[in-house]
Amino acid sequence: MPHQEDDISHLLPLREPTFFILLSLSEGEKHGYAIIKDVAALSNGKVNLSTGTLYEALARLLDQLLIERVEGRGDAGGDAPELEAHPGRPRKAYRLTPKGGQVVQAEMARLQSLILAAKRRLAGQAGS
Amino acid sequence: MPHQEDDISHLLPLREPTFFILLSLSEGEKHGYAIIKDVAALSNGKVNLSTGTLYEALARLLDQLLIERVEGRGDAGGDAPELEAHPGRPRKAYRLTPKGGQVVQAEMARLQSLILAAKRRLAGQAGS
DNA sequence: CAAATTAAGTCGGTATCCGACATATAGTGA
DNA sequence: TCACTATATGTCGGATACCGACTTAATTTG
Repeated sequence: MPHQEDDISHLLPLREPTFFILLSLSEGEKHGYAIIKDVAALSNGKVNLSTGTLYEALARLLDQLLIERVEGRGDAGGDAPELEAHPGRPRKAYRLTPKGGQVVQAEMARLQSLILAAKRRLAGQAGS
Repeated sequence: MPHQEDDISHLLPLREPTFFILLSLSEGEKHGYAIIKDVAALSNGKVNLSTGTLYEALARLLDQLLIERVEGRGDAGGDAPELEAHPGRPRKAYRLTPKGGQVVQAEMARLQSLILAAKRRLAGQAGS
């Protein structure tokens, strides 16, 4: 098992928007606007990222090496025919790095032990 | 069921320290310093509240009516004999209000649906 | 009385979120 | 052709909560 010589624990806990962004990218690469829509669907409409939150988070996650830009599409090829046009500014796609995947897993574990501790503590007093 | 004419959802999500404080008080009334020690135990030593975090959170939670002061002990009685002495400043005990209990429950529910969504999303790609 | 322990409180710095605003590109219809 | 709409990225200022460092207070013990 390749230990990556970096301590991940100081990145936790993740705030809700950040966790959803990483979770969205764990499915596959996406560009920013697609993440916003995916997160809304993923959370049953409960989490609606503002563009401020999204693009600032993406910059931060790039900096922390939890995600990376996907090159190739955008403005690379000369006259590639498979370049499908689309409205809006040129898209920038991102993908999860291995380290990003580790962080998602670690946050999942934290969440689960949190719920476990809460259930233990809450067991014993009647609710309502 | 007594609906309390207040929308709780704008108080969520709770940050980790705040959730642990409310969880600690859901067991019974405690004073600040005791909460710090209880939360550390409750989280297997992972969450160690700084006093800044704790006392600022208590003030905020009082303001939001999620907790309340427990009167009676401290400096109320004239010369009550059951007043056990203890070192340190006069203790101030807090307890969870019904609204505070609702918030804990709502946060639990949020956490569980979060984990559910994450498991759904993560199921399908190999881990490691 | 000094030191240690328990306890509460304050403050400045920092991280993240959020809404509002700005910018850029492409398709559509009058 | 020119506005309008939808898609898409990016910036900025304000607000909130956390955190470590520091301060104050009260009691016990040597």
